[in-house]
Amino acid sequence: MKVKEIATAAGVNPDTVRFYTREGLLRPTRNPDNNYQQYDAEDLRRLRFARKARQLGFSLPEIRQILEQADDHHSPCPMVRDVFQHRLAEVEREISELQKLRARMVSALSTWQDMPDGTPDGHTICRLIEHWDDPSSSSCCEES
Amino acid sequence: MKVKEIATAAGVNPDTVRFYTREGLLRPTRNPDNNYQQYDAEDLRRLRFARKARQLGFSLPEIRQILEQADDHHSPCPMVRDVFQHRLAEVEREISELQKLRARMVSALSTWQDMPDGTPDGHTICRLIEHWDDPSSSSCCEES
DNA sequence: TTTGACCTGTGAGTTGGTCACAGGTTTTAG
DNA sequence: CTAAAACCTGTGACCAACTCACAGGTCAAA
Repeated sequence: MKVKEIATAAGVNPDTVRFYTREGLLRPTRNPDNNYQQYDAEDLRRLRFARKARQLGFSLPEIRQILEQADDHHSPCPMVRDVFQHRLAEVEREISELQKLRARMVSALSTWQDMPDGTPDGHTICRLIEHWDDPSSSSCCEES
Repeated sequence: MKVKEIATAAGVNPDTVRFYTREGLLRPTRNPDNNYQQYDAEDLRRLRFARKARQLGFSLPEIRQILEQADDHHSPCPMVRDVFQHRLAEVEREISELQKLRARMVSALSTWQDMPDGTPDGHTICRLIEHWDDPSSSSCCEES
């Protein structure tokens, strides 16, 4: 298979195939006649695997690690389960952060309905945002 | 105020101040003696405003636009409300996507409890991910 | 044979910063 | 007074995960 063929088969951009190849996730051989990349069924499996893993939130280094473990005939599944658990926790954290943000936005919008627009006068830029009450600046830890 | 002073006052990295200055969000004057940037109270307001707006999900170009409108003595608030509404819808979309993902992850984890790990055999890399059922590849629209 | 579709590698752009570096200035301590 | 520490300057690289552009080579069909 050439680049566009494997890309079409996996439903991705050919540039993504080239990128994954540069990153070492795919290992095509070379056609000595024209120097073209030659992908096989195994590469297609790896590519499909990589895309599914990406949708699950695995990073490219994680995916490469999994593939390398598989190459060495070590089962990557326990590692996958481990990373997966972490990813699930992260997703749940993201959800809760976004829900908090949403709640603040909804309440801000209802507050703003009663506020005048107000042309900037040199002391204020937009009351809507300046009067936004920011919970993260009061309660959260600072970085070093 | 010098860079580090305004950065400390706003609780941001000095490099962020320099970056925002390069991006045109802050307009310090120059001290002709030593060529240092000089920020005033207005810059601090702008910086704090920008940070709050960033937390609300406004992009830097959007923030610059708001600040420019304020500079021209046009009230940016209606525009802010508009972008804000869009941002709220986006946040809600993100939440719903993440909740769908979470549901799939939870169900996958329970399925995986009954699956053997399986060492890769040349046909499979990790059943855990390869048997992941991907809803987005069947139902969703393709990009051009 | 020429056009068009594909291939190659390299490098830049995306977002919002952060960090590194080399050299100049100012402040502080001894 | 001087030396070191802390600050300033601009420029450019780096992060993730691609995507796109470009210049030049290859190959298939009309």
